[in-house]
This record gives sequence, C-alpha cells and structure tokens, in this order.
Amino acid sequence: MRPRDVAALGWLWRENFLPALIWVKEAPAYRGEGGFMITPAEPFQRFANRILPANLSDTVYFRFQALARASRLAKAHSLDFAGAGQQIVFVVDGATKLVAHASESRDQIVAFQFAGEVFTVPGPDNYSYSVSALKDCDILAFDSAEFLRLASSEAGVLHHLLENTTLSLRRCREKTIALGRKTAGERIAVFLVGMAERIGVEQDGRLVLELPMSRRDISDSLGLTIETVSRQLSKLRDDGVIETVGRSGVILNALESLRDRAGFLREAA
Amino acid sequence: MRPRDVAALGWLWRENFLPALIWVKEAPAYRGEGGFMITPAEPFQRFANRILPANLSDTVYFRFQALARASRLAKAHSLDFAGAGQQIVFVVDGATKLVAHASESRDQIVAFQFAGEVFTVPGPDNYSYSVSALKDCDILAFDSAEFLRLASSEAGVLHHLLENTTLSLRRCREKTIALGRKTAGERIAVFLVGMAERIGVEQDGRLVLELPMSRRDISDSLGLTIETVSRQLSKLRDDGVIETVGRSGVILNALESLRDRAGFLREAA
DNA sequence: TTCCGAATTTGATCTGGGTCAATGCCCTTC
DNA sequence: GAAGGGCATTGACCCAGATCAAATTCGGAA
Repeated sequence: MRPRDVAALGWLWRENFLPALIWVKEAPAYRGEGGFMITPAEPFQRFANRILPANLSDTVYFRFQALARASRLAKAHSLDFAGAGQQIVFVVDGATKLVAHASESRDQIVAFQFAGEVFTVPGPDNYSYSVSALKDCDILAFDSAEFLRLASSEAGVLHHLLENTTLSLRRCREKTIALGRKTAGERIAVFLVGMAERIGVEQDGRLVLELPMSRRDISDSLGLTIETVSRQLSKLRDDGVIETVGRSGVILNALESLRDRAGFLREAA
Repeated sequence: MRPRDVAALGWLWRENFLPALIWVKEAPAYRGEGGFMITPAEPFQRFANRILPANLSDTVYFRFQALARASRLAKAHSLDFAGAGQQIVFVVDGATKLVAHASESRDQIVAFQFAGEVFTVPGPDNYSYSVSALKDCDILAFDSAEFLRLASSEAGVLHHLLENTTLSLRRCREKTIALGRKTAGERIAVFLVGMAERIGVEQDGRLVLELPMSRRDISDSLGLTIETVSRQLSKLRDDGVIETVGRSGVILNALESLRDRAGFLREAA
C-alpha cells in the first residue's frame, strides 16, 4: 500500500495524523538495506536509516514505529501542535518551515527544513509554533516525551538526536547573528549562500536554486519585509551576482561575491 | 586544595586550561552525595551532579574527569577556542556570555550563562566564537568530540546533554523571534522578564535583579545600541515599571506590565 | 572623603528599511 | 491560449532606532 493509495482512504488521511504503521507491512525485511527503495515501509524506513542505529533490536524498532504519526501535508497547509507538547519531526519528503507566531500578523520563521532532516518543535511557551509545508510533504511526527522515554536507554538514538539538535542550534545561532547585526543586503546574501549549501544544484558550473519558499517566507525568516527582500534581490540582479528565473529560480553567478556580501568572518583573519 | 589555593600556583592558573584533576583528590568519596559541599573536588563534582548519571562507574567517571579542563576566568577576560573544535562548557560559578564575532566591532552575544549551566560553543565556521566572563568565573571545558566519544555509549549522559541542548535551542529561537520581529521596547521587556526568571530574587514581594552585564552587553545581545537600551530603560523607569539601583540593580515593580510589553502571545488567545 | 575615568544617560540629527501605493508579471485554470 | 488573481517589483515617503555629541553619574582607588 503506497502513500498514494492510502490517500484514497479519504478522511483518515486528510490533515490528520495516522499511525505510520499502516504504511508498513514488511518493514523488517527491508530494514538496514542500503539505498532508498521505494517500498511500503518507506517513510519510517527513511527515518530509521537516519536516526535509529542499524543494530537496533526489532522489538525496539517496532516500538518507535508505533510512536510515529505520519501525515501528508499539502503545500501551504500546516500542522498545529497546540495543546500537545514538544515534538520531534522528520521530513520524509518535501520542505517545511517552522513558524513562531509572535502576535497578530507578526510571524517569525525560525528555520526551514528539507527532505531527510529531523528537528524539534518546541511545546507552546511564550509563543506558539507550527510547521507548514512549502510544497507537498510527507512527515513523521513523534511526541518528544514519548520518544525520549523509549530512547532513554538507546545511546545510539540519543547520539543522533543530539547531533541533529546541535546542528539546529548552530544554524539558529547564525540566524541570531544575522538578525542582530546584519544589514538587509547581508541577510539576503547569507540566506542565498545557506540555501546554496542545502539545496543548490550545479549546472554548467553555476549554482542553481529552486527556492520552495515565497518572498514572504524569506522576509519572515530574515526579519525584513517582502519589499526589502525584493529590492535587495533586484540589486543583486543589477550587479550581475544572480539571475532570477520566474518566481522561484535563482542562478548564482558569483558565489564568492555573495560570500563577501554576507559579511562572514574573513578567512584570512 | 581549594581553587583559591590553586590560583596561587601562578602561571599554571592564569587564563589557561588546567586539568580539573588537580582540583580533585578524593572525588569518589564525595560523588553522589546530595547537597553541594564545598570540597576539593567541587568543580567537577558540580558538573557530575548535573550531567553525569549517579550510577556511572568510577572508571568512566574518572575518564570524564580527565577530559575536563578547568579554568578560572577573571571578569572581562575571555576564553578563545580558535583552532579548537566544538566545546562543551560548564559554568561552575559566575556568569558568562557566548559572543560571536561577526566582523570588526560588530559582536553579537548569542547567549548568557549562569552558574550551573552547560552549553555548547560551536567550532569556528562562518564566525568565531568566544566565551567571556561577566564576573569572576570558574569554568570547565571539554572538547566536544572527545566528550562525545566517551559518552557515546552512556545513554544517561547523552540524555542530559540533549535536554540541555534542546533548552539552549529553545532560548535561541526565542531570541530569534525577538531580533526578527520585535521593537526595542519589546526586546528590553523580553530581556528583563527572561533575566527575572533566571536570576531574579524576591524581596518584599518585588523581584530584584542584579545584572552582571553592562549596557553594552545588553545591546549586543538584543541587536540594539547602548543608547537605545538606556533610553528604553529610562522609559520603563519613568513609567514606574522598574526602578534602577546603581548601574546593575533593577527592581521590577510590575512584572505583569513587563510581560504585556514583551509582546508575548496572549494567554487567552 | 575626594577624585578620576569609564559607564551611562540625554539630546540632536540622520538614515536604512518600513509603510503605503501602484504597477507589472507569473502561473494556474478554464 | 486568454483571463484572472495572487505574487512580486518598483516608487514615494516616513519613522524607529542608529549615529554623533555632550553632560552626568557611578564606583573604584588613593
């Protein structure tokens, strides 16, 4: 049974969670194999390959699987964990944004995530957080408390999770630096360089980006307005540093120049 | 041998690291006891109480101890990990700031830390990071790679570290929200409320803060200038929300009003 | 207790990026 | 392939907070 077929189940699928189990039939048979076969067990499988150690016992493996709630998230739709506590989310496929709602009409995008990435969604606190799909997504979500209870004696799982969290923290700190001490032009350059590293594709020696997020998303991520984002991109275009293709395509002609404009620490410092 | 005595050793102590071991003589005898006795083993002891599981074997305990580099850091002095990789730092006593150097004269304070807190210092990347003492400090530092190698099969240690990292991430995200979408007045209110939670002391029903950081530190943390910080504090004083005592004392007369000004999500939303 | 230098506060002015307002252009849908 | 609607761009103007410049005050040292 493929996700596609499952979708046909109708209401079960929708916006809501659904145990990943229904995607899974012969999981153990596939587990641990290299290469991502498109199999019924694929979503949890991919998660397991990335986060669970290869030598995990079947019993524990299935317990984790039972905790996973899979959801198919159509573009622009969002998961709201209001009421629930901290979550651990895996992006099986697609791209998402983690949005903090500061107040009416003031959203801050805390981070973007792409296929294969794991991240933590804070429980509600001073702000409420939600995860939105930048394009159609497949997502696995775990209640963090339940997940950690199960993982509490699995050093391998904790280690992977720690590494992922530390990476998120580093990215968040870099964003802090950008928002606290950089000009609009520098922020845009930082953004483009960062996206180039994460989703850039090389074509004819030039880096090509297909940005899944809108100008509003970019501005909500960088603490700017859409107008400023647009103006800065136009400036880069006028300067020949980038070319734009339609609404989402960006070609980076001069990555070095972009790095200079990003205001990073000089290498030779 | 107390830290105080050790300091008398002179050059060994200074700004440099020094194996924590020299602080330690009868560590095993004290380990696991409740209550923080001031003992020779105190620094590593405190760290162990917070991060290492109580049932850790002595062998492993001592291996961790051998990795610890203790340092006494005088106010305004800083540890520079340039060259070294990611670090795990424990603030035994005092208060520190984690500073990212964006470029000449543009520093961003990424986080403040107080006694008893553990945090990660990123390895050099697009920016270089350093840890500075807001007041005289005792600090333990571990090379992160070495620490994790040793901890890789110690689920208890990893679990604590993960919790600490997740907390840092949550704080960093809240800072992101503040820097991306809040006005100067809101940022100051957020800062004061946050400090109240971490180092506030209740006196006669009012919260009293003794801020260890200067106006420059506050401005470098909030992405503002010292002048703006000063003006916003004056405004709060004029409005009767706070009183200031000398350069570092702040009395919060109306925590609720501060919360309102912080632009947090309305509870009743 | 006085004194000095640095930290802070306060004031005046300037500006990067926000806001408001059209206009233009993708891209979807029919 | 024409049309419509939202997204993006561009322009004019404004303002929160930066910058520049004193004046004031704190708190350590003598």
